[in-house]
Amino acid sequence: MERLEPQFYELPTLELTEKLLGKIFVRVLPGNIHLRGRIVETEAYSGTGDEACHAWRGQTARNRIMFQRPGTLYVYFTYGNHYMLNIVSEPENTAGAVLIRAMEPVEGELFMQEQRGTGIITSLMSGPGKLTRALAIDSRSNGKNLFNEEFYVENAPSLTENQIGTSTRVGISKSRELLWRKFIINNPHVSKVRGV
DNA sequence: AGCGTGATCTTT
DNA sequence: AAGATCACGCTG
Repeated sequence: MERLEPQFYELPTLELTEKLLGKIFVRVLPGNIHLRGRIVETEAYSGTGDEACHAWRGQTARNRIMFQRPGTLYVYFTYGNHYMLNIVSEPENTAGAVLIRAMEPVEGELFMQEQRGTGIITSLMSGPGKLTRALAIDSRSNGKNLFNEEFYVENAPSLTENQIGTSTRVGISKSRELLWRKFIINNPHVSKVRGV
């Protein structure tokens, strides 16, 4: 399957959040290790009206990547333990990104199991902190893009509306009302919702 | 239900 | 300089 090209990502964040579902995220590590996962859960973080978005008050040292060209990776560290993987959306100089919250392993499960310290397949990438660990992604990947031989996304058939679920976002305290989380209904790799 | 863990941001 | 917060995962 062909790779998604730069213009695919230059979309309003919420729209990209939905269009990325079902696509195959690929990381190729030295030693020709191919890690592939199907994106099954995403969230939108966008602009100045969304107080949960890192960039809602403007550009800072941490969030500057969110303003860069669409298809750039925004990776940040939180809770003293976890890296979060985002794909930048919107035209350059407009802040927005899609948080990748869960994937279904497609290739490289053995490597992922070693990274995660578990053999339970539905637990390998069923959360945003889990999937960065499974894919060995940390802040060194911040600012890289999806148009090279290390990171890219493969196209896949679009999902139909009745396959996609919508909800509020997980783990935030501001802008709780926005229905900006998208996921594949009945997919066992979608994260368990916290704090219910 | 509680806690570890550290970067970032806000307030003093 | 100090304090609060945090797009989480694990244990119990």
